[in-house]
Amino acid sequence: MYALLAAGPAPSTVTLQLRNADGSAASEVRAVARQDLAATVSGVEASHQPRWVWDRAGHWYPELLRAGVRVEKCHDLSLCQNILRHSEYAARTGYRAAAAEVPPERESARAGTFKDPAQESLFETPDTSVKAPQWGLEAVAQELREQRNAIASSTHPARLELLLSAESAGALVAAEMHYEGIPWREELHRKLLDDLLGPEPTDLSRPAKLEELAEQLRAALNAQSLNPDSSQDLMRALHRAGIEAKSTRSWELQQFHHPAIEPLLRYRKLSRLYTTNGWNWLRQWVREDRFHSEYVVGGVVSGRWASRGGGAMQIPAQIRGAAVADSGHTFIVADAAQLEPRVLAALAQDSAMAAAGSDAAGHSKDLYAGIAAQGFGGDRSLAKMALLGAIYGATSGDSGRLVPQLVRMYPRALEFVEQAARTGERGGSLTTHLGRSTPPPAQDWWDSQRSSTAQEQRRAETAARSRGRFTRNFVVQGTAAEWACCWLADLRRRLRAYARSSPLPGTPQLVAFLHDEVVVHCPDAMVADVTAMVHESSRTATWLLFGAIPLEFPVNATVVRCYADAK
DNA sequence: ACGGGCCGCGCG
DNA sequence: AAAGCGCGCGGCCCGT
Repeated sequence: MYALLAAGPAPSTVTLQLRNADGSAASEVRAVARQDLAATVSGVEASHQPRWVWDRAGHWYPELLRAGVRVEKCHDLSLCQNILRHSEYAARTGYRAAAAEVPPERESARAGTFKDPAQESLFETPDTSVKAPQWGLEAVAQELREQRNAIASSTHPARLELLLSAESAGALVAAEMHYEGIPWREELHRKLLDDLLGPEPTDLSRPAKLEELAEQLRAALNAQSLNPDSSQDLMRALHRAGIEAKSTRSWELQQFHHPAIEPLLRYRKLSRLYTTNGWNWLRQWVREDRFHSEYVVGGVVSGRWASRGGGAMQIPAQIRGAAVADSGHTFIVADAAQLEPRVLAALAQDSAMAAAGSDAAGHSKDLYAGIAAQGFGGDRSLAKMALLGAIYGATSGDSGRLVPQLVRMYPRALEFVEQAARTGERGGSLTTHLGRSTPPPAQDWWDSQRSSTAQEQRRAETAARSRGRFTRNFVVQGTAAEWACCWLADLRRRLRAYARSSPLPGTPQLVAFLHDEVVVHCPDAMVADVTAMVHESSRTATWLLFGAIPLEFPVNATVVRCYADAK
């Protein structure tokens, strides 16, 4: 059963209607006062557990979460449209032409959970007169109908159905994780900053330890007015000191032996901590010992999530020591082992590669180690570099040189990524296992391909190869994202069912998701059960995507009090 | 003053 | 040892 939720006839109302799976009405259209939304949704959820249909989860769910209401499942029209518009599986369904424009994201809906109070008072003028257009009930019903039709008449209805329901579940998880936040000990973070940088500056100057390093650097390079934050400035000073680096990247600078290098690299590291994850970051993103990271489902073309504000998916190892579980809780940190290579083996149906990731009994083992044993003299890091190089399209360097060996060992898998690259170089589309397709090349890409002069020709080839590397990686990265999304969605479902039925106090809560890793904040007494669920969900995800295949997608789960102790 | 592009580096 | 995918972020730099 569906529950459609849309803007109401008057500004302070919403409309709600229950519909059957075939689209027929199962209830009257109800107009609900805005302030009664949460109570109404809560009641309908309890009695019907419908699939909530809304223009986008971000317009509705944060408000419900703040009111203490959670829902089991939804259909996010915006996310689903984003997939269906481009999917080759649905290319001949007429959906692309039929799709209506989903109302844009409203800023107020997104800010939701909390804002910087200083910023709020300075810049926010609460203005209810300016409102983005919202969909009424008929628009929601119409778009749902179009999307259902597109799925049903597509070339792979079951796959698209799975993709869209996993993506929609992702929208719920993302909103819940943002609302919940990662446990984050502000005083530990401050202590770390104090130890590494010195006291927080009260003016615009650098922290003491940073300024100290800058002075050392200026002395070592004999450049009194050097601004170490300026690459150009720095490059000139390095050259004057006889350091002939072509860039100021840290790995390149490490090659030179000069008294300036060490303070420079230390400056860089600390400067990054100060500017990106320092006191300002704490003030902006941490409230009441929770880091309220914001996730953007489907924010990457491949279907991976992105993050917005606070760098939820780029938390440096350096500061993970501040993420400590509440008392009576631990983190279960689980990551999928060698996810992308395993996805490649499954997509290409390369049984030799699958065998490298399994033992004689068919159970999983370290895939890189298996490949290393089969052809890289047991050197795991070499095997890893080679395989990642093959998936990314490396042509030179250490990684590129190792690829030919892989071609001999796993011709099917390597042929698979080669085909993906060649299709992309011609301007063609690629599609993930469940049906997310690459966007077509931009017009100026096609323009560049119709070149005449020799110089234009070279540029065209560079552009073609670049798109080839993108499409080569797209299918693997995108299908890995689908596996991870199914894993996450199934884990959420299990956690909810478990929390409902468990007599134990407390609730296990998903608090982070990083491409192939999930973090659950879990009451101590539930750790064993939840750890088992993390593994069960991984098997469900594998089965949902690939059915019965001779390859496992194992998960490594560690139980830690502090996030820094994982791995 | 603002913003788009680039750099360098954090994460996967 | 150091090029090959996808992102976000903050600072610099330069055009407007």
